[in-house]
Amino acid sequence: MVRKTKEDAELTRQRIVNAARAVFLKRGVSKSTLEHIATEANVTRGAVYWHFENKTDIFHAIREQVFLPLIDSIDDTLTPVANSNDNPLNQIEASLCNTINDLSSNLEMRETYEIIMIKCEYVDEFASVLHQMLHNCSCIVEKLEAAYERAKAQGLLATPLSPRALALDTHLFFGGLLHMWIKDADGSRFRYQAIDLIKSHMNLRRKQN
Amino acid sequence: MVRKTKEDAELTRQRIVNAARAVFLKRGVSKSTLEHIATEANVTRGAVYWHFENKTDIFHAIREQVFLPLIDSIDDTLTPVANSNDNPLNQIEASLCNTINDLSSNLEMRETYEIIMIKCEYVDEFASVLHQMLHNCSCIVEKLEAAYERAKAQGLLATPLSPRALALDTHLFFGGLLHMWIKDADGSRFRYQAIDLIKSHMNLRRKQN
DNA sequence: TTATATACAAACAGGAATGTATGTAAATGA
DNA sequence: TCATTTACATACATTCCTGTTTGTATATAA
Repeated sequence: MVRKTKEDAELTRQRIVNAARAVFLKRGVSKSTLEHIATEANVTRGAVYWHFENKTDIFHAIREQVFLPLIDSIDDTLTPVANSNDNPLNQIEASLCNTINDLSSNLEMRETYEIIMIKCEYVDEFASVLHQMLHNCSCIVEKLEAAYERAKAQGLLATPLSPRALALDTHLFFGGLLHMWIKDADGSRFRYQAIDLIKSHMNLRRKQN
Repeated sequence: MVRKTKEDAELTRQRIVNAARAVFLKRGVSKSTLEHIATEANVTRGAVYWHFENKTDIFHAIREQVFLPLIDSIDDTLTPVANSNDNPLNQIEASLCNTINDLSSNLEMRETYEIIMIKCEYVDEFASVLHQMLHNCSCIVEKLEAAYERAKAQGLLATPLSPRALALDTHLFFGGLLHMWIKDADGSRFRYQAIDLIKSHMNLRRKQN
């Protein structure tokens, strides 16, 4: 059983990606070998080299499978709806909570995050990934700033701080939360209260009426 | 020139540690070889194996050299001074700013942080490091909570949020800031405004008088 | 002064991982 | 139907890293 149909081939490719995610998670990216991945996927290294150039290539495939949809999702929840009079602070809160809920319910996403955050060394070819992540951060901060700007215009803010400062504070808070959420694998420290932490964070800047 | 005096030996040991830091930073921990480290330190692998068991052992040496003093420093600035009537919110702010200033001025510390955050994969023997870091986090959160408790007692807080919630929010904010500070190697995005971000964060919870 | 332990250097042995080259049966297109 | 890709499996060559062992000149202690 050698030559497969196109659909079969695409299926093996996906099997390799899934196998790689499991192997990366277990052994870290650097110590993962193409042999490990091939074995986990029930193929030989030949198949892996057919579908991918090398390990880095597989890493990018894993990453894109999770991050491209994620960025879209964040964009969606934060983009102002033209004819909506919904509270922008609620939008921010919902966006953050959505991401946490996605992480909770989506194993693939959770594992990918874990690999990217604590199972990968950002050197050489991987350094570019860091730059991409920083760029994405800038975009998110801008969305947050715009939302806080709208909140300010609507008189919803309890603080004289600039929308920019609020956006950065929220972004850093959420970055820290994501890291802790991932590192707190047994869930005893941060995972269980993540949503509450987000709500507290947002309440801190809501004007009480 | 073989057998050295005890002082000479200690000096080579330190040279190896410094060399390892440089090599880890450049190539990531996993891809760093004892040969790389030995060459950088102008010794042979024989010397490295004499002073350390293996690569992990060197990693721990690097880590302890920076983290043990750091934890002490944080403890110092956050611990309540008995006869002091200093504003606890100022104490928190000073503690966070101190850490950032240390990072700015201390190359060794900065490089070590970078290695720990983005040049190391937390698998196998390194997984325990994560647990230690989580434990340290808990301790810091407790110190923060106590400080916010004092601030509340003194009526300094602008929010009805619990000291615990404030402590966690600050901790996550600062964790995120540290990550961004390190990743933002060229300093264009976060480094230059880190102190301002801390001040904004703290102002958000200061009662205006 | 001499025996011993120290602080390494140098040599050795072994496994492992990577990339490539080659083989091959079956799907696909003309 | 037949030539050509395709989708892999297998085999090969090479490089690299690790841990250990052995050798040795010299501090150091007795």
